[in-house]
Amino acid sequence: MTTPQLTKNQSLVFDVLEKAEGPLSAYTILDKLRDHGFRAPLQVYRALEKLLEYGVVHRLESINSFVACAHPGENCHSHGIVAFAICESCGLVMEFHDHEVDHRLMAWVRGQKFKPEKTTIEIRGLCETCAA
Amino acid sequence: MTTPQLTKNQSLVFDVLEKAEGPLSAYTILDKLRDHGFRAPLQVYRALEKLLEYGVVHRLESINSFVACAHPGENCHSHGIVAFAICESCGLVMEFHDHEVDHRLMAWVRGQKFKPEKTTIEIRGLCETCAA
DNA sequence: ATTGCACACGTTATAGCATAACGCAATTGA
DNA sequence: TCAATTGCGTTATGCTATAACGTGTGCAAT
Ligand SMILES: [Zn+2]
Ligand SMILES: [Zn+2]
Ligand SMILES: [Zn+2]
Ligand SMILES: [Zn+2]
Repeated sequence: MTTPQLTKNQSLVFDVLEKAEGPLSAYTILDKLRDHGFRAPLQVYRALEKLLEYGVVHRLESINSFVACAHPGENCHSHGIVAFAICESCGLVMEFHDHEVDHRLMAWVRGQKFKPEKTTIEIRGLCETCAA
Repeated sequence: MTTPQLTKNQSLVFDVLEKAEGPLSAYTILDKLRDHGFRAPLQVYRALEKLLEYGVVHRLESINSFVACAHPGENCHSHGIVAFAICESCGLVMEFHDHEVDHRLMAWVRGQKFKPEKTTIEIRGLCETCAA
């Protein structure tokens, strides 16, 4: 799927996420955009919904937050399962893909005749800097 | 870690989860325990906190819900990373472990000098019955 | 026995995350 | 022109989780 031209609100939300140091909650995004006219959570959630659909933003389920995709240009959806390592101290997020992990998980679901729709892999811990 | 004797509230919460067909939210558990004197969310969350610590209950991050561990008796914490397949139609949860997946993920974090604390793997989709 | 501590518990209030439901305006394409 | 779609704004509401305070009980050190 190709990414269509972003609307004004979508661009604003995406820019905030891209410039952020780490993952942001929807309400944090809202606060950062009040000067641009944002007043209600739905303005953020509606933009996020589209950005997630386009694959340019990811949702971190374990911390109820959102990050810009680390692979601008490419279509992240086509790389298989996306995995994240999230530093609980500084908020650093590392995004990666591992085809062998994908393969193992998909082999398992095939064995169960389970039909996967969306897979979450999130490793919370401490990044190299924070663990030192 | 061995599981200590559960307190009254912990037992009530655990029993509700064990008898449930699928994962339950904290507030659903609360509702099911009103007849037993539960009045406030904290009574549930405090019990869940301990049950999670003992490893007899798991939290499904992607759906803000809780399930009893599928491996009664054993200590689930010692089996490495726990993975879940969650049917979005009927709520069925399948819990499994895959050492090869663990190995790949841990190899990756080692390469990044990332120190993992807690890893989430959750596959949402449709179970065999619901997909048919 | 008294003191001090740890722990479970109860209650009220509050914080944080997400969506429902309504209406309006601009766009598009029959 | 008309209908359908999409984005947007607003208000209200619902769901998820924790803060802060106080109570009572059991148990160990003094
Ligand atoms: Zn990505
Ligand atoms: Zn860090
Ligand atoms: Zn388990
Ligand atoms: Zn099902």
